[in-house]
Amino acid sequence: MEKPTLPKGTRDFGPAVMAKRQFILNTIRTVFQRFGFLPLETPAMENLSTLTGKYGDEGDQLLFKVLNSGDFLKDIDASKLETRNSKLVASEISEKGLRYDLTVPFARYVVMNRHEITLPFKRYQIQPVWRADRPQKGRYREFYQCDADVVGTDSLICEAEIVLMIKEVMQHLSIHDYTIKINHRGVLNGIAEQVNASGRESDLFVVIDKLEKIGEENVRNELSEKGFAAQQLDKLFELLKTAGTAQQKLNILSTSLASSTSGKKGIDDLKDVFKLFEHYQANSDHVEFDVALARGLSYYTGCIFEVKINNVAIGSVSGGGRYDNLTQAFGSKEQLSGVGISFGIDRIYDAMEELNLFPKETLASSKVLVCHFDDATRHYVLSMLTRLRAAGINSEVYPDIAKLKKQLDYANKKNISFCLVIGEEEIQSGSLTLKNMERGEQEKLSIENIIHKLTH
RNA sequence: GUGGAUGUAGCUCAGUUGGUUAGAGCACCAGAUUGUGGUUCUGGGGGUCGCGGGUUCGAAUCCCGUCUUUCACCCCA
Repeated sequence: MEKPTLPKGTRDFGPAVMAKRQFILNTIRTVFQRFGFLPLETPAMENLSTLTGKYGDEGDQLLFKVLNSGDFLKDIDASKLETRNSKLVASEISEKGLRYDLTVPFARYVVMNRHEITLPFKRYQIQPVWRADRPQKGRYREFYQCDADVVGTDSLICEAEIVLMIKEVMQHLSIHDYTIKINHRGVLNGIAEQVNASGRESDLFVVIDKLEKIGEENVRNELSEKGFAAQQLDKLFELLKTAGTAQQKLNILSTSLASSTSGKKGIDDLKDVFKLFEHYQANSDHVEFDVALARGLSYYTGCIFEVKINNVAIGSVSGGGRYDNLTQAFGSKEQLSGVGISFGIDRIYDAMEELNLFPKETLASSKVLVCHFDDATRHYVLSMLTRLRAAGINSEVYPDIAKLKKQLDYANKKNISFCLVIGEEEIQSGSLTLKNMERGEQEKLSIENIIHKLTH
């Protein structure tokens, strides 16, 4: 008999892990709801035509494809099969794929349901996504994203609120040392114009994004290899090295990029976002304007965000941005602008575990275990169990007749706070033994008093 | 997708130049204690040494393949 295993990059989540995951998840959901977002779920599978072409060539390769049902090779051209080139037949034997993120399915939903959606439409979505990536630390093949997006408005209030939501989530999770990086595709395009690299933006941005990680020297080398001239690179780094506070950097760049329409738009948008924080009477702590932030997904057109937890060796825990044309990819004639944020709870979990930030209460299960000694006391105990539950107290009974030691041991392992011990003596007197498992103290009380004590 | 490392009990790991019946700590089960857990003491169960092949009188140990996990690259939550 073979031992069962899990597919590469997937995991089970046992009760102890689930308690912590749900703590994160509930925090994010509560914040999303507080900002007026409504829930949406979409299928795990989408038509491949919905998914392909939205994430760039790299992204397409990472899509999990689902084989057609039935005898899927029956009608395939024999000569194509002869070539042994799976790409040739892929589109004919697979027409569905697992979702790669939540933004594209959301855009598809908006287009399909355009008639019954009131704009601006704010939705949140918490579901797993799948990527056929090679797993490593903080990178899984199945992981959860928690997205909140707004479509149908280009108001920068949405961008500002995204930052406010990130801050609120982080605060509730007790994560204090983190950075929200913000940039704008317009600024990046403006920079590309300034260094005469229009049309080669993606080549440029992918490398720029690695600046912090690999340093100026390596970025220069990679870009020269891609054919950028030393003169262009000098100009590039002059712009990238703009220093100071967010305000100062914005002011400097607004003159450096003044000749670029998209650069100017980017700077103005960012200035407005920072100004909005003031109107919200919020500060811009943790928010950093990073000219080198470039996020890979090709559909972003406006502000882009990324959140990193400091002093943890894990990638970004959240990312997002504005996209103007996503619905047009699904044949929508009107131009709907959208902006969204995505939290990766698997990475937040790993970071919190590493930083020891989980409150210990997340482990708690039932509050009370009712204990008994024999058939008769076990029968009696069931009626007490019903009363506890009716009072809203999470409680359970040890189902087998067992020594008290074993029952207390069970409660101890399950982190149950109280044991209600009921034997002949307690049934006779009506005064039941309530044992506090943490302190080891116990007292005799009526069921009414016990319920009162545990609910107040 | 490319390159490197890894795998021994549920967990963390020992295991000599290839040599008898593969060990420890923690965890688990039972007893010490017939109505009192988390401490202590005593005893116990648990391994196809990732899997498959090869070399050898003999393999956890050496070789090849494969899978898992992991690190770097690519990319990303």
